[in-house]
This record gives sequence, C-alpha cells and structure tokens, in this order.
Amino acid sequence: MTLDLLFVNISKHFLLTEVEKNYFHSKLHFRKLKKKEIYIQENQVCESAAFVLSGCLRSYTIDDNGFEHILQFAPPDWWITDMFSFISQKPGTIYIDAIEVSEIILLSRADQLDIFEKIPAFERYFRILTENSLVSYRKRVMDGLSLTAVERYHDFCKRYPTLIECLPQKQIASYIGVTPEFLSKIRSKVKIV
Amino acid sequence: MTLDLLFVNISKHFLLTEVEKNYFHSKLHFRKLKKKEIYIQENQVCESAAFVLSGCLRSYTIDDNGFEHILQFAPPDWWITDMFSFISQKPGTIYIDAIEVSEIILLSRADQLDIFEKIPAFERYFRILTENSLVSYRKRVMDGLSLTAVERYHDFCKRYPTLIECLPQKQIASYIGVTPEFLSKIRSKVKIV
DNA sequence: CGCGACGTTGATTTGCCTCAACGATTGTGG
DNA sequence: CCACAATCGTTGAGGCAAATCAACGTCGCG
Repeated sequence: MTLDLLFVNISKHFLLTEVEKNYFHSKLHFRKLKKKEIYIQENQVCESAAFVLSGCLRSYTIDDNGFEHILQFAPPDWWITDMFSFISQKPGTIYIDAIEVSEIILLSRADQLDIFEKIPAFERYFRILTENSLVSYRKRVMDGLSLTAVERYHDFCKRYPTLIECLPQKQIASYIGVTPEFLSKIRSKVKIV
Repeated sequence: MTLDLLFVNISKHFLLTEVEKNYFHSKLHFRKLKKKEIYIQENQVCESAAFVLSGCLRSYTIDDNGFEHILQFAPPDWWITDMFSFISQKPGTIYIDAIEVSEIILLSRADQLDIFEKIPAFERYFRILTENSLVSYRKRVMDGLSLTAVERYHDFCKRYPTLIECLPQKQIASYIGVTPEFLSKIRSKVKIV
C-alpha cells in the first residue's frame, strides 16, 4: 500500500516540495477492489478520478442490447475516470470495474480543483495527461474509421503487449469492436500463416 | 478582422486584465485561408493551434487507399489543431484545410507555453477546452462501437444542425464513417417515412 | 459551353455478425 | 477435494449491413 508509484509518476513532470507533497497526500483516498468489483456505474456521478497502484481496471458502456463496449484498460501507473461525469459532476454513462484484485488512489474533483488553486503545477500535470489522453482517443477514432478488424487487432497487440497476456479474449474483442467469435477466427487465421 | 470572438470565448472562463489581454494579443497571428487551402499537411510539424473567426475548417487523414477520414469540423468559435503534433512538435499525420473562405487566429505551441507561465489562468482555459474535447472524442469512440450507420447519421444531424446545411454530403459520410453512396441510401429511406 | 465534382440508384460482393453446438477451463458450493 | 455450473474459446452455417463497382443526371464553375 505504497503511494510511491503515483509520486514517481508526478515527478516525471515536476518536482513537489515536501509541503506540497503532504498537502496533496492529505487529499488522497486509498481503496482496494476485488475482482469484478464495480467502482463506478451508469447514472451515477463520478466523484473521483482513480490512479491504479496494482491490478487492472477497465471502463465500458452497456448498450441497449446489453453488450459491453470497452473504452479503456488501466494497468498500474494509469489514471482512469468517467471524464464526462468527473468534469461536469453530472450522472455519467459508463461503468468502471476491476479486472483483477486492484489497489487504487482516489482524488475527488473538488479536491483536484482545490489543488489546482494551491499548487498550479498540478494543473499543468493534469493538463498534460489530458492532452495525451485526447491524442490516444483521437487515434482510436481514426483507427475505427480507416482500419479493418484484423489491423485493429494487430495494432492492439503492438501497443499493449503486456495486456494481451492477461486479458480474456472477449475483452480485447470488445475493445477493438468485434464479436468474440470473430476475433477467434482472426487469431486462428494468423497462426496458420 | 476582429478578434472579439476569441476574447468573448475566453471571457466565458475567466476575466483578463488589460495588460494580460495585450500580452496575449501580441502572441497571436492572423491568417486568411481560401476555399480548399491547406493549412497543415501530413508529415509536417503543426506549430500552431488555430481559432476560427469565420468560415469553417476540417481536419482529416488520408489512408493507404487514398480515402479521406474526417476527424473534426471547426466552425467559428472553435479551436482546431493536430493535437499530437502540436504537443509533441513532431511531424503529424493529419491534414487541416478550409472548407470555405476562412479567417483564423494562430497561437504557436511555444507562445502558448510561454503564456501558461505568465498567465496561469490560460493554462486553466486550455485545460478545460482539452477536457471537453476529450469527452467528445470519447463519445465518438463509443458511437463507433455501439451505433449503426443510421444512428450515427441521426446523431450527427442532432449535434451539428448548422453544419448539415452547408457541408457537402460526402464529408458528412466521411465523418460518420460510411461511403457517400451508402449515406445517400440512408437519406432516401428516411425521406419516404 | 464543357468539364469535373457531386448525388443517386442498382447489382454484386464482402466483412463481420448471429445463432448454435461443442470441448476446455475456471470457479464454487457442498 | 470433488462435482457441477458457469464462463470462455472454437468452429461452422447462414444472414445482414455496408462496401464496391458502374452507370447516369445534375449542378457549379472556369
């Protein structure tokens, strides 16, 4: 239950004084999640963003037909939240749960905004994270428009080699936007070649 | 050639002193674009973000088969840039051009970062814009995963009623991710009902 | 006027989905 | 610790949404 991972992450962007570090620390909350435990649900206000210390989380929606569509995986050292609900503090549309036993650190939106006032470097830190996240969503949109399912699968394997190992295949299928059956067929064809 | 639109936009988020306003103003560059004039090209570093005063811009990629895929339309009062290239100052993958005669204001990344230092409220302004933009890209990813072409078209009509009027149909098709032929068929079916 | 971009429509093809059946693996309660 | 259920991945047959290809009328523009 060490917060080091978070502070190392932050220190890649700027250096905290001891006082700032303590202040920031005082705003954080720690939480453990069991496997499959739900952290955020649809129609619920997402009060906090979560930083993953261990384990792995995912965010997803459930459509009218009951199918899940995965938006993001969050292994250790990643932030995850329902950005829409987090910034607006209105009920959201996504679910976040734990793929495996996980430890996370929570920062509420109110505390985040408070910290932005007190320690402007934090506003920079989160601005940069948001910019990077925007770029990766943009890439995802482009991939959806211009790549075939096979190409999206290969791209996923290249980008997230460590996730490939530990994720059930149906969740990868849900992320790249195909049915589990079809992903299975993609994989069997690749092997033969 | 008035910058008012930009300053009104900013004033929705925070108030500028006269000094700050002048400083910010001194960093801006004005540019006119002819219809179809290209502002940013693939493999080029995107030095500046653009704020649209009049007209309309679009960003898009061209895939291996020569097809365009539109990422964003930018009518007046919107910012547009190749975020990947803008933040990394590395060669990008997207094109930005003018759909019609347009007037834009340019802010270079270097100047933006400089302004963040001098006037922290600007860092907040752009953080908020980036957060909102991230949310809309996220929605676009979800729509691509869970909606049919017909549903994406109706959603587009609802969200961008003013754009529907002035855009050639093939560009709407490119944005929602279908061929122009198929969008034509979608529209003809809707009319009959 | 004539060319090129655009929208339309129809015939055909294809990428991916649906549904169903089957082993293999995981997990769980007795 | 085993037995059984539940979940997962695989495979095949058939179906559908959307792409492709081609032909044609219209319009804006040099």
